[in-house]
Amino acid sequence: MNNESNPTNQEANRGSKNLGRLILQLRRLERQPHTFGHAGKLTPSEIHTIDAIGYDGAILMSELAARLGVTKGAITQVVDRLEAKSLVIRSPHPHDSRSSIVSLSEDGKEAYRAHEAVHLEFYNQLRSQLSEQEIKIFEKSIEILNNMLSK
Amino acid sequence: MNNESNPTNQEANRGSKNLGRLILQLRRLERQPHTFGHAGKLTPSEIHTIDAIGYDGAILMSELAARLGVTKGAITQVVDRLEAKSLVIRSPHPHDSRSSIVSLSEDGKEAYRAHEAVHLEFYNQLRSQLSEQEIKIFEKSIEILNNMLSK
DNA sequence: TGCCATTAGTTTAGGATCTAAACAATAGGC
DNA sequence: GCCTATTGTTTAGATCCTAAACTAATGGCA
Repeated sequence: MNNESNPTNQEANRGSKNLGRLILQLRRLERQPHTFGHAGKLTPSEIHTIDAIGYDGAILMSELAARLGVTKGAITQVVDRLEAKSLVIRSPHPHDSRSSIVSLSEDGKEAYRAHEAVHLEFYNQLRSQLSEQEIKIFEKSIEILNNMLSK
Repeated sequence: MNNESNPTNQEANRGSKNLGRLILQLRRLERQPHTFGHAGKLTPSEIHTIDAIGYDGAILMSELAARLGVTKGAITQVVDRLEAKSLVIRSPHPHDSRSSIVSLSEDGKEAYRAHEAVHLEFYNQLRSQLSEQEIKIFEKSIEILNNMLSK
């Protein structure tokens, strides 16, 4: 049986292609540095790390690695860079001298806020083009995708 | 006015966060090589390039660069690698000796098919968890996102 | 108490990916 | 024929990541 002759398969094909195009766009976006606050240009890794630490966060290096899905070595390197830019602070763990706790400096918090604002604005721009009900369905789809990809 | 006290903002915030999580997952996925057909492991760039050439495609290097949103130099490098793996073929342009035309070899076509099948299977898995109508809305959302990002 | 496996984080070498800029060669209008 | 634009390549360097070897501290347990 020819795969393209089935109308349901045709539809799946088109949808799959559109999803592919979206991934390409995100790839392009995720390549270039952007300015957030007056912290200067931040690379994608840097801003993702700031985001993962969180505004009020105090997180271990290893937790950060798990959250971002990279090795501890990768975290050491990006946190080194962020510390050199005075965006994050490494503090000693009170009860375990092997650990260090990472948190945002004031400038880091400003970058966090600015990045969050960009995301929110983007998301609101999407929402403005959908009805109440459509947004709910979109969010449900995103959650399904998240579940599918987390396995 | 506090941004978090508004229920509409709260909802946008949660949705925006979920979208952020999806981007993180895609980032992780887009980092590691995968096997398609018996072409051996292909890096993300390699498979994206094969995808952009297309199954029956004959495309100029510069068109490929435009389609993938990278510089011509980047394309030269990845096509060099794909040619060394015998997955693509460079042919001279009949009327313009500056240009070269890139197309898929038989092994390249096999990798293309295998990759396409993975995408389709993934998309069908998503579709199986949504109603007919929900899929339509999801696809509409993806198209809106594509439009927003292409600017 | 002292041993030792586990855990936290760092270092290093190297691979993948990309860009910017300089470059060579051809094309095509005037 | 000249000159500018275009095609593709080369090269150096930045970013981002991994794997593996390493240091140091923890904590269970004999």
